[in-house]
Amino acid sequence: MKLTQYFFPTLRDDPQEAQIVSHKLMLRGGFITQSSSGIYSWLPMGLKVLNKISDIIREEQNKVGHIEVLMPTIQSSDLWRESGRYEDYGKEMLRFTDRHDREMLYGPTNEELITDIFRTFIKSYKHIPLTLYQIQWKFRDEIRPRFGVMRGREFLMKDGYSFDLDMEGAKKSYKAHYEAYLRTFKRMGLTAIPVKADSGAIGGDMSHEFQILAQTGESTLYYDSEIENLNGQDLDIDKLQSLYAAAEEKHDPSICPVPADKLKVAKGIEVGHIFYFGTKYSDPFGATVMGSDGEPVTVHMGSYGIGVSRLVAAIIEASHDDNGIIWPEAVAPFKVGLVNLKPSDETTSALCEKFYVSALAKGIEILYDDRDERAGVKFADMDLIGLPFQVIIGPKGAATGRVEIKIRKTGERQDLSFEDALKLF
RNA sequence: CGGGGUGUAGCGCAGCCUGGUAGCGCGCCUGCUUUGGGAGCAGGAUGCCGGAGGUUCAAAUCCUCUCUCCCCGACCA
Repeated sequence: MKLTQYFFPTLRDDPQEAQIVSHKLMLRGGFITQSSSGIYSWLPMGLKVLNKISDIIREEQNKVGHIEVLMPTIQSSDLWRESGRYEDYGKEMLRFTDRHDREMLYGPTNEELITDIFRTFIKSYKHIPLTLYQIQWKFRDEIRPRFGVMRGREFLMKDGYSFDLDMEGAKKSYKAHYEAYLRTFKRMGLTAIPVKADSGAIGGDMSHEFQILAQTGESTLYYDSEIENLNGQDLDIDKLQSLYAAAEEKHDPSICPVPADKLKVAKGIEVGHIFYFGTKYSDPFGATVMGSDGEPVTVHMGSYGIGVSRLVAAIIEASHDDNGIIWPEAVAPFKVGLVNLKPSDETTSALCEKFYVSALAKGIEILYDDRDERAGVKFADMDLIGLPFQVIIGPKGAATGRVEIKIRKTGERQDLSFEDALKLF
């Protein structure tokens, strides 16, 4: 993509409404723009990141056999009355009526709908276990939206729902999600800490939140400092699972097995939440399947969420410096940013064009800054939007066919021949 | 929902107290000079001063109502 032909509305100043770094950088980098409180438009670069995150989630879900569906955002109140949540869910649920005065709502979650689909079509134990998931916009009318897409009212969420014959099966589904989630976050360059969480009415150990450590996080975590040593290495799920980690509401100092000097307290951003809730919905909905003995069995369910749009902000919180965002390669809107330091210089522009075309031919996602701007502007914008690699070509290098590579994360620079530079990607 | 703030050009802000018909920086447009870390000079465009009502000869400015957005507390991916 050439910048002169792209939609790239960066800002030099921090908009005053932004408080935390991810929000500031997302606005300044032209990733999002606010439409109303807690509701955002995703601009081209932001959308690219959002889609990359969605794709990773999708791949990891599909890999473990979960099936994607897409349910409506607008739901009728009927099913919610059936589960009793129409009354229980407070003002967070956006309700309205259609032209026939029927009560409708914009879904904050989809347990009712998915259970309804399940009971309609699945009648035999032979067709489960089954996990259906979707990546879909949700709306929760938060009392106080804040921090940009971190706590928006409209947000993109991956929500999955498992159906099993019994609790043992449900535990397996739960474990599959637990592991898939860890792999998913790891692929995004994040170290997610699974912490025991409040599972609501059901209780037990079957609820975990996945937290990203960040000073601006809204959750407080207590965990064994040993967990920090697991960073970066190959995922050792058994080890991770054996270590203590709990959300504030589940942490009881009197029974905590971790000695005080090894116990860490930190802030985290909740990017995922999984829980098992048994027959909470299948019971009132009559979601049963015929067992092998010919007796109907009420299915055991779990639900599993990932905050997709929140992840965009969470990744930035976890990966940035004073100059801007540092995208992990897997979610970067482009892999390479090509900076033409002097578009008016023919040799320079010719070399840039050649690099651009060669990169495209290799299937490299490249953003070419061909604007007639000063070098400083381009460097600043490139650092701001945080592409992993910068290829810088100016008149001096171009004269001898040399290009400069800058690694955004480390700031490290290398002077390379055109061919060697291209080979890097 | 309670408490506090805010709204003036695309962004950041001044002007409001003490009414006289809107300004600064950045950005944007034109030209020239510049050109390896957010350029210089010269010219130019852009505003229902959040909205409605009122006071007044005259309102961005004073009064009333209303809306928006942000911050501090209880819910959540």
